[in-house]
Amino acid sequence: MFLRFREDVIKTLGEYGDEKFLRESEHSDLASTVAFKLAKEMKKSPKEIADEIVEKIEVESDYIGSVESTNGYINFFASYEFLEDTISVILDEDENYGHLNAKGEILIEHTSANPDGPLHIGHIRNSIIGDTIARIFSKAGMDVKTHYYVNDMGRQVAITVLGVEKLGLKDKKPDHAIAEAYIGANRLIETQPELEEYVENLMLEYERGNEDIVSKFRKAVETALSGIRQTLESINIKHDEFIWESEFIRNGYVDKVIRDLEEKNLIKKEGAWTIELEELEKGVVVRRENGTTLYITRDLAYHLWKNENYNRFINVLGADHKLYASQLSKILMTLGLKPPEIIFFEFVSLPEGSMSTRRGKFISADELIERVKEETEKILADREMDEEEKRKISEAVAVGAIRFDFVKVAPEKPMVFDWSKALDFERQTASYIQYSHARACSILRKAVEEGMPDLDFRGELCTAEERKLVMVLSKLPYFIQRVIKELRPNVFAEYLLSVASTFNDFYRLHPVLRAKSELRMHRLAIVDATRIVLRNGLELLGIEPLERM
RNA sequence: GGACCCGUAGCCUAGCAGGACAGGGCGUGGGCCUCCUAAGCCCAAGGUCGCGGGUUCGAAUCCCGCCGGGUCCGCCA
Repeated sequence: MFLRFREDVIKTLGEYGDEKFLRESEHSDLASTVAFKLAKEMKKSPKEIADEIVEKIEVESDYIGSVESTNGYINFFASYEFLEDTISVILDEDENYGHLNAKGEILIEHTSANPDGPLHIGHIRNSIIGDTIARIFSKAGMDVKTHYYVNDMGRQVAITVLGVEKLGLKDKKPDHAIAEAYIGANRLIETQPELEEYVENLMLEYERGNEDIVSKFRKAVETALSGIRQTLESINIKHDEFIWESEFIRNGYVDKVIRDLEEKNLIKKEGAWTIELEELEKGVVVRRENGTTLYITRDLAYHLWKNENYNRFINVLGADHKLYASQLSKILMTLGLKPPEIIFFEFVSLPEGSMSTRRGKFISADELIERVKEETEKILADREMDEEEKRKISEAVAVGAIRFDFVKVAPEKPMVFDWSKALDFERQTASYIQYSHARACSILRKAVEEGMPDLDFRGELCTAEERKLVMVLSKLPYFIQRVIKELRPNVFAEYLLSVASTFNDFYRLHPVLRAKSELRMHRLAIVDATRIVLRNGLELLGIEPLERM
C-alpha cells in the first residue's frame, strides 16, 4: 500500500520526483529533499524552492491527503482513504499480504558447509540469511529453489574418510560423530605424515570414480549431512536440493567448462592448467598436474549449470570467499556467462578467536539451540500450562531468538559470539515480536468470545498513534521490496520490530474491548490487521507466530 | 607487502543513493499490574558517530591519510 502512495508522490512531484530525494520521515509520511539539491543552480533558498514546488504541483492521488513545505522539505501526508484502503487490503489479503508482483524463478544457494562435522554458529549465520532471503523472495511472488552445495570432493572429506577407517564412528548425532573422526584423523596426520599420501590417493580415486572409494565417501558425507539436516530443520530451514560437487565431474559439466575455456584460449598448460586473465591478479589453476580438478573447476561447472537453468541465482557466502568469488565471477564473465549475485557476511568469532572445525574449536548450532531452549524452559517453568504447550512455546521462542539474533545484524558486520547475550531474554528479541502477536491474538480471541462485531476501520477516527500504526502496517510490501533489491534481510528484522513497538504504543493508550460500538469495531480492525502483519512478518523470518505465550 | 570489511554512550546495534534534534535495546536510577498477556510500558542520566585532514550552504554518511579489530592473497575448500 505504501508502495502506491510512494508512486503517487513521485508522480505528483513530476519533474521533481526523483526517488533519490524521497525520505521516510518523522515529520510526515514521505518527504522530498529536492529543494536542497536545486538551491544552488536556482540560486534560491531551499525554502523558497520548496514553497514554489508545493504551489505548482497538483495532487490527483486519492492517497495523498496534503502537501506542505517546511524548511525546504516537501512533506506529503497520506489521506484517510489511504489508511482505509490499507486496512481493508490487509484484512482481505490476509496471509498473502506482502506479496509483490515479482515473477520468475530464482535459485538461492546457502549454507553449503563442508560435510566434515556439525554446523557451528558461523555456518548458521549463512543459513539464516539465506533462508530468510528465500522466504522473502517467495513471498514477493517468485518461484524460489534452494540449494545446499555439498563439497564432497574436498581434502577434508578425504581426511574424514581416513578418520572413519582408522577410528570408526562413535554412537552420537551423526554430524558430531563425523567431526570427531575428522578431528582425530587430523591429529593422526600430524604424527604420521605418511598418511598425507594416502589422503591424496583417496581424493584421486574418488575423482576417478573408484567404486569402493566412492561408497566410502558417500557414506561419510551422507552421515554428516543427515546430522546437518536435522540441525537445519530444528531452526526451520529446509533445502529443496543437496547438489554434490562430484555430480559435475560425473555429468560432464566439468569437461564442458574446460572445453569452453580451451576454445577461448584461456588455458595455459604447463603441467597444471592455469587460467590467466588480465582482470585476475594471479593465475587460477583449474586442473592439477595429476589430472584432477579443483574446487573452482567444479564450481565453474555448477555455475554453468545455473546459467542454463536460471535467470537469477544468489549465493550466500562468508567474507573469506570474497577473492575466490571475484575470480569465479570474472572467469564466468569472460565465458559470456552470468556471475552469481552474492550476499557476503562477515565472520562469527568467539571471544577467544575464530572457530575451526579441524581443531575442534567451535560452538555447534546444536549446543546453542539446546542451551537457549533450556533458558526458555526456565522462564515458562511456573506458568499454568500443560507440559506439551510449554515445550512447544519454549522451542518456538528459542528458535525465534536465535534466528532473530543473527538476522538482525547487518551481514557486513563481524559478530563476536557471547553466551551471556545469547541466553539473555531481557533483551529485545524475537520474543518481543512474538509476544506482541500473542497479545493481538488474545484481544481478538476475547472479542470472538463476546461475539465478534463486523470490523469497520474509519480513517477519521484515528488517533495519532493509530494513524502511525496503520502507516507502519502499510509498509510490509515496501520492506519486502527493499530486501529483494538490497539483499539485506536485517532491514526486515528492523521493520518487524518497529511494527511490534508501534503496536505496543497503541495498546498502552487505546482500550479495544472496552471501547464503545464504532470505536471498538475500528480498533478491532487495527488489531486484526496488526496481527496479520506480525504473523506474516514472523513467518518470513522463519519464526513461529505464537498465539499464546 | 597488496586487497576487502568493520569501528556509533559501559555493552550490543540502526541510520551510510549528504539534509529537520544520531534512532533502538541491554545495563544503571526512578515509576506503572482492582484495567484487553508486566516476555509489557513510562521517565531520567549516558554520545568528541575511532583519530586527523578535505569536498560541501550542510558530513555518522562522500574523498584522502592514520590507528584499532577481522578476513583473504595454495596444483586447499
